[in-house]
Amino acid sequence: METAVGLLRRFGLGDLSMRRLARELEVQVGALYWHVKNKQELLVEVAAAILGAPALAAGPDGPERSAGGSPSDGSGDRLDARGRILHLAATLHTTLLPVPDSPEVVNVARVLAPGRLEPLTRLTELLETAGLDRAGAVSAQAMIVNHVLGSVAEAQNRADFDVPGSDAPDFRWALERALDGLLHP
Amino acid sequence: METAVGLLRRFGLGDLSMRRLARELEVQVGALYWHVKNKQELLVEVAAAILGAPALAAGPDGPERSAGGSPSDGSGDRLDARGRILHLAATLHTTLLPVPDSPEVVNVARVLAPGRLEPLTRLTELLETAGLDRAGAVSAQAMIVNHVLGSVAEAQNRADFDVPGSDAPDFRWALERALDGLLHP
DNA sequence: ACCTGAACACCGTTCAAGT
DNA sequence: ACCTGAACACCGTTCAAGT
Repeated sequence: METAVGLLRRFGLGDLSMRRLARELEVQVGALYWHVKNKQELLVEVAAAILGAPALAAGPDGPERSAGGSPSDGSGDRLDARGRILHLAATLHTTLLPVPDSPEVVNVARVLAPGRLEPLTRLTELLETAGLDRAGAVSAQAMIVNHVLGSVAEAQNRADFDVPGSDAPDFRWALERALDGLLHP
Repeated sequence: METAVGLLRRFGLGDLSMRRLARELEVQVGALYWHVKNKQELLVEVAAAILGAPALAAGPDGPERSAGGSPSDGSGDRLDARGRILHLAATLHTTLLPVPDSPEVVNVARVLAPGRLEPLTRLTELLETAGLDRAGAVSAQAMIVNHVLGSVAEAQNRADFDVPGSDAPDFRWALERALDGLLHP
């Protein structure tokens, strides 16, 4: 896993092949298939490892109580949840940004093993504590995660060969505006 | 292009290889590289073809005037634009849904040749006529397109091997709520 | 202008056989 | 329990050479 994650971090998904990984480990390709059913399973593990970053660890148990002076409008409970949602989404963004092709990898894991990605399930829970019912939370979570992954992919591709022009979408602005609508009062 | 699109439609991206395409055309692989610089360029063309579907064609020139009885709130201008945005996003969704792996293909094109995907640039324009400034429209467009592509990918994967359970995200609900926030009054 | 033949450097997966 | 060797069936891309 260390070697696999390192390969992804340094060279991207194109160089995270079973054969390359085996070479790096000084082992025959076939050996990998004793530890892992197939490549997809490896990628699920890699995604879980990336989303296991300390910055994404769950906070202290129970609903966190912040004492900062928060802006106006709405109940304190609501705003608190909104702030934590915003923070989680932003942390996801900055965690994935430096890992090439991380959106593809996370997407594989999201499909094959949702539930293995704790921060994403936590996001759904936060949306529920913000007042959404189960169905709403699931729908909003999907939209937010799509936004995070899509924005990271866009930024990474832009860095590869696009104009570094200033007409890049504003991740945070769109996220905040969408949250306004999703957490309707 | 017909053969390539057909291959994608019938078997998905895994079977849309240069070699498979050449075999289907009863031609040597190398021949393809006279018509196309590389596979990515082929995929851009394929994406443009898919988004060229009649259902996604631009309406009659100039801002369309519908006479239907629209709900309350806001100015008529605003609501009209919102309706057209909603309709375009929904049409994108239903157009891509039956084409396996279309989100991946469109994403490649979105990165390598934005502007070749007319319906997506039109979406940005609609967001501007809905009252957003250029930067806001670009950011909102990215979020909406991410939502459409992500939702289609999710639905396609779900169909492949997931529980057909009812806990699927609600594409339309999330889109409408996010639009509420994005087109803030 | 358009295509063939053939090569180069890769893939993921399987599986008998070894230790 | 864990790995090797070797095979199978694929990839994308390039390029001299043909017509």
